[in-house]
Amino acid sequence: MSDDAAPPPEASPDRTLHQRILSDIETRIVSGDWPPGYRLPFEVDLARQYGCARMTVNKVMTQLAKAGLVERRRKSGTFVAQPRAQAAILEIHDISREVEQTGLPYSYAIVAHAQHRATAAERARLDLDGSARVLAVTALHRAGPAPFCLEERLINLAAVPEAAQADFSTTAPGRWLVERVPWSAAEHRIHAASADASTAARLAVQPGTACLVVERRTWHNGGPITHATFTYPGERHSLVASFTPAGGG
Amino acid sequence: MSDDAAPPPEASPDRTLHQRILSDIETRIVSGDWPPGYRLPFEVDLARQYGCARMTVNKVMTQLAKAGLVERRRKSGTFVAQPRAQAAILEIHDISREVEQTGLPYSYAIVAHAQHRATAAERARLDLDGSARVLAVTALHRAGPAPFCLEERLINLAAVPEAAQADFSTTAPGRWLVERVPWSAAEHRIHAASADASTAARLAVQPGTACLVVERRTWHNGGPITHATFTYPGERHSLVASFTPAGGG
DNA sequence: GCAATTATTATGTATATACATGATGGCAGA
DNA sequence: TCTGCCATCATGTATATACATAATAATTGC
Repeated sequence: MSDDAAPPPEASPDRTLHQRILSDIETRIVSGDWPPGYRLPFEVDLARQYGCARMTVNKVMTQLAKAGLVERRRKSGTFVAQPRAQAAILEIHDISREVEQTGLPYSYAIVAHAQHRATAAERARLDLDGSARVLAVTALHRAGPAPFCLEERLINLAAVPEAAQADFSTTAPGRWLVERVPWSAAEHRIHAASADASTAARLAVQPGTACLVVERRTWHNGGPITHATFTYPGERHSLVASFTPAGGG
Repeated sequence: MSDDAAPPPEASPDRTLHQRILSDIETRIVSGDWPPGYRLPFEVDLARQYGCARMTVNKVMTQLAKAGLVERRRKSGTFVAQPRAQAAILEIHDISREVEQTGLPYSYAIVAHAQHRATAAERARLDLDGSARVLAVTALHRAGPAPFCLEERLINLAAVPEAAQADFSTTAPGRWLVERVPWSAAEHRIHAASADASTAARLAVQPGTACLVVERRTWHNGGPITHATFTYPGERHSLVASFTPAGGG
């Protein structure tokens, strides 16, 4: 544990001072050089060591604290935080982009398209009460000739009335919505499920095949916008969530 | 679209100016009031409108840009970003905590525990080359009497030699590692799989049952530390990833 | 009329300064 | 000895200022 951390001998190549200090401290923490609970040097001391103003160090500390790497207490100082829940970042892409990354051509087709008053099950999925009208769209996304993903989407027509007139034969409902409707919060729920008969038929797999299911719910100012269920057949598909301490800075 | 955004009439209750400006702008963006591509007022103008220094506005913009809500171009100004990949945050907790949230008592048992030279498959899982020694541990986590999750873990003994002597009968290997070994990067891979005969037997489900599988790989300074496969039986389990624009600031 | 140069502009980084805030510790008084 | 007040210290927020940088606009030179 190098207590009196001197600024690295090498001159910085092209990074800003902020970045250099950030990655320095981050390195010392993730390397275990500064273990959880360790009190790091005071801001003024770090500033002197780096030959910079306290403000510069302060901004770095603010960022590290927001990333959860350190904990700050007034008068006491700044401490390396105890490792808690790992907050991994899960990048959720457009399906067409997902498909194109496999190298195969992307296509999709509408399987079903109807609007009606929401059933009890649909109200539960959309987090709605009362009797609102919804638009239900089922679409099959393909990678080359093979089914890639089945999308079952529910759109709250009270929140997005113009969806009733939308033409989803050329633009997928997901893309149509993201380009048009603002949203302020989203939640994704990921689980495994066995394909039932109709899902299996549409995805061209044996009934009972294990599928990865991603449910996405989107809100805007408290009101529900849409709920989509994406069913990926088989064991090929995987989501990737990665993690790096303070975001690279 | 309110072009000349005046500062809200109400006096701020208890929030800092930084927070107020941040949430103001965030609200205007997620509400669609300022649509993608819209150029927001210059920093100096916003500063005048809020009656503060440019630095204050600048810091807010830096944060919004890092969150991906705006895009900044020198000389041109700051623009509302096109919505791209949604980076949802997936909180990965300790399994004992996951179980305790269900209200059932947590317990676990070691099913297998062996150390040997890594096989080709194990080298692939751990991202190792050459012939390194590994520790293979299989543990069953239970919620009440029922199996909750099967953990199949591989530890790189070159990176963590003290794991060879560790007693995993009282502390689960995941907890043991997190308390002892620093790591600087992690990757999670999530997919669905049908339970094979031995997995099904251990999890007390029918063979072929759809399971959610989370693979976690951890590195430290470029070297692999551990690889763990968590198999959750059936359709009950789900991971939740949530998203809010700029983290509330 | 077109390319090269220069000026302007808005963001980007860093500084020095000021005062607020909230623990902590010590000191005084009963 | 215990309580309450106050000085101190380290972080927290904000300011005014300065100069760097990059992209656009204007102007010059040929």
